[in-house]
Amino acid sequence: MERHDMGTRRIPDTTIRRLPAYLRALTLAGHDRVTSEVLGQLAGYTPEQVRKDLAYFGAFGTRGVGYDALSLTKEIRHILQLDLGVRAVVIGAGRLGTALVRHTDESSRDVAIAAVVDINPAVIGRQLDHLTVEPLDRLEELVRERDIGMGIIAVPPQGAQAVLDRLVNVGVRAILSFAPKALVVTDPTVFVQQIDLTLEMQALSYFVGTSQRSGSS
Amino acid sequence: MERHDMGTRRIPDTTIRRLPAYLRALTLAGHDRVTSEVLGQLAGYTPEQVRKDLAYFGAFGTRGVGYDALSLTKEIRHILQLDLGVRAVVIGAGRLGTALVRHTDESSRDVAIAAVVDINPAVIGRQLDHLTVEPLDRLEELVRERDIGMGIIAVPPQGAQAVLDRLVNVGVRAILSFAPKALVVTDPTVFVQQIDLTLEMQALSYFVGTSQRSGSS
DNA sequence: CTATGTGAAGGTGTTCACAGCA
DNA sequence: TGCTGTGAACACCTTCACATAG
Repeated sequence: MERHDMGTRRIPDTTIRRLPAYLRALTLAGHDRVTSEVLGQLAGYTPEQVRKDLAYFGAFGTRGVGYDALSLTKEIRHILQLDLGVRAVVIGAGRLGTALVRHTDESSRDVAIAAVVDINPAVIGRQLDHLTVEPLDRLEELVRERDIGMGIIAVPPQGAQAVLDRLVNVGVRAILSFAPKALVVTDPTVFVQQIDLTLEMQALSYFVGTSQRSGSS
Repeated sequence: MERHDMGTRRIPDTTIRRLPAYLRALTLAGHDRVTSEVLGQLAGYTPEQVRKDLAYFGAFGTRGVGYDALSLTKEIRHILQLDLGVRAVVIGAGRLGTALVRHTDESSRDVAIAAVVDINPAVIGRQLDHLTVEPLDRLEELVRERDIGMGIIAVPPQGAQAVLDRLVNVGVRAILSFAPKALVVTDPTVFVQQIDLTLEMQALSYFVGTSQRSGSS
């Protein structure tokens, strides 16, 4: 019996990362009943994988029938804490940061961007949709005031580690970084997901000639 | 030079994905000699991991000493085919596509954006740095004319699969997709890397409360 | 008779520990 | 001596196969 909710085995990260895909698949299915086969098809995984992933959290399906789309959606949203309305702060209102704010605003109402900050006086005060770019100095203040639980780092490499440290210090436990730099986290209660576009494209270059199978984020 | 002929061990994707990080670490190190320890430190991996990854491609180091930064850089660049000057096309000149073009232009001269296309007449003809947004119709033409080996998909979900198929048909083997949709590839010689920001953030939401360790892309 | 839930088997990548060489 | 290169042990996921329940 491991730590985590009572009775649960340790959940693989890989499982967590697939849950949002199932969530999307459920909306695509449309039907009120879905099998692991259909769900897998739509999400891009095998039926066995779907069943095993879901089974980590409970027996949500009905044998011989499948899953109820509505209640399964609720379950997954609950597991991912999406039903709590997560709020995020974007640090860095440059090209990428701006695109992220607008992108997120349009496509994902599950994770709301609740604040945008930047260090550059020239962009502070600028309006991004419904948000005003705030000074980086106010980061901690904003996190507390607006009950922010997620940080999205979109600053140049030299400032990234400092921003990460500040986020961790003020209690943010889920961080997504687009900074082109390897960030270090010591605190084991903090989860940092790094997406490095430069690295990603350089790796892709390997497959330009003769190549192999496909992968996902 | 070592060639991976018949007896070729298969190279793990995970190894390929770490090579660009080593490349960056080498530039950060500055010294002409680097140990796997330093390299690992800078790239965010263990020394053993570094050595094992590099050993897949040959014995680049000197026992008791370490690696020569310059020649190791050359080797890795060669493995990733970065020394061939990869050219990419960006499909979709919306917020994300635009940000990608400019971002890449600034930070990674190893993979050059050689064309940008869009389906929307309102943005076709617009200038993005040194590139003009071309009509989507010209995709195949452009890929051939400009010897493009990589595709970057930044279009809405409904158009993504069609774009992918067209890229594959015209011979592009390395594809990066930001479309919020699971894409299907049958051709085993094609490598598709999918980065889905919505999914990424929803997964991150799981870690907002009490959490675990850190991960990378 | 169907589709889930799950122990067992299999595969893949990482860590360990040390042999090998400068 | 010091650090690389690597088989072997290990941990982690995925796939398989089937018992299980509606």
